[in-house]
Amino acid sequence: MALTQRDAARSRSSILDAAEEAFARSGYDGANISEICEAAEVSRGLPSYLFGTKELLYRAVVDRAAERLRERTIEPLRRQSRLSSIEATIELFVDTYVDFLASEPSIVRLLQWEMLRDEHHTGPFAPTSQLFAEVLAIFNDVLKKRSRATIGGPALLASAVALCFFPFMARAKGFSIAGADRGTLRKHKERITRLLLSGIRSS
Amino acid sequence: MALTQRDAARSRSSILDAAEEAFARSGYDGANISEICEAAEVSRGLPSYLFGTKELLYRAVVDRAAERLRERTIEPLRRQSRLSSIEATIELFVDTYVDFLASEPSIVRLLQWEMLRDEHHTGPFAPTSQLFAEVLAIFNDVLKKRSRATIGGPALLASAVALCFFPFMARAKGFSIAGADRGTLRKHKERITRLLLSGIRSS
DNA sequence: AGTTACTTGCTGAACGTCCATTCAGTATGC
DNA sequence: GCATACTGAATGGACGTTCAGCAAGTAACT
Repeated sequence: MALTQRDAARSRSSILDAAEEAFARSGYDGANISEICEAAEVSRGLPSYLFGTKELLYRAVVDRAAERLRERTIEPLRRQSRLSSIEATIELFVDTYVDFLASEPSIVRLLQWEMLRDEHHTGPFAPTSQLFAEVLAIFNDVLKKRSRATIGGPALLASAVALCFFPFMARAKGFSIAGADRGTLRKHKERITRLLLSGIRSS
Repeated sequence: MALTQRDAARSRSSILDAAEEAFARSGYDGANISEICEAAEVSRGLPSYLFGTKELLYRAVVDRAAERLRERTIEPLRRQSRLSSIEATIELFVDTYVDFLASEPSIVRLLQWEMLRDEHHTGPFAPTSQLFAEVLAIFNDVLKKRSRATIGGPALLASAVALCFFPFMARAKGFSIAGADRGTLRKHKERITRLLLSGIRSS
């Protein structure tokens, strides 16, 4: 056969793709390994062989997703933060974060499931918490330049994340922005940015 | 025995209490009926006897929770909306909604789990979607009184819910407001209200 | 070029555990 | 004595994990 068989790296990523889809759709408990094997077109035993347990497979999925999140939202922010005003920082954050959430619907769901698995957030395994902390540090840094900051870093970040994230998780019709076109996303971003900035200025 | 045995109503609500706690903590798949029986101090077979299946028990829990949500956030709003300005409506909504979320941590989690169970939101069983629609109708109604509304009802409601709800679901330290004291809650409410109102005025 | 030996990738049936559901049977109140 | 409330052991299915075994690649040696 010309088809490459026995390619461990390909098998790994194929399983990770299928597992991410399954965990995003059904959560940790709801997903089962058989359906993952079927979607990944591998045998029933391979995930255990490559990743050990279901829990370890799940962590691999979340880690890979967290890495994408970091690359596409934190890194751009970190590169610009030294020179930017708080206005520009917020604008950049909203822009990259909303684009990211729109392009990665399964990560949106993974993050939601993760928020509900509380053992992780008190325990040592808390990738999302750590990412939040990094963005917070950047926000605090930029806010310090303002002599009269009318809002704290945590409150500002919490509002920003809430306004960006929520429309992607709510599925009630009229609220969900999941699967929206470019124009709708742009208006959404503008609205959020304007609201956050008016919150900084006023008061 | 003086203790009342064989009290179907008491058994029902005792099971509902335990089930709500279990479903809120672990979700539908993660919760198991044995632990619910233990917490409710009833026999292993009683939940099935009274509610039929696990799915029906879950629906009973969600319905009861949705009823509490309606009573404490929609009803107060409905009573005042006819006479109120949009400012007063927002203030009242934020006030009652935040108080409700703070006093009902397990409903916060139930709502989060519910948002992830997508079959329900496209299917006929969607209590939360319907509640959102009711509040939206009220917002639209009040907004109509303004000749020059600078924001749509859906966008306004989405922002309000996002800002109120998110701090209760995020568990990253520095963000979570779950278990906060009265003063912190008051400041939180004031901040949100101010932000939303400045979003209406400016633009 | 062919044979051997060894490593690595992978398979799928078998196993054990967990868990929702069922139901024959018991207790209770009227 | 009859309906209602409740019990808990039995049942069967779903699912994660294990593992003996097979196949594919690689290297060394003839």
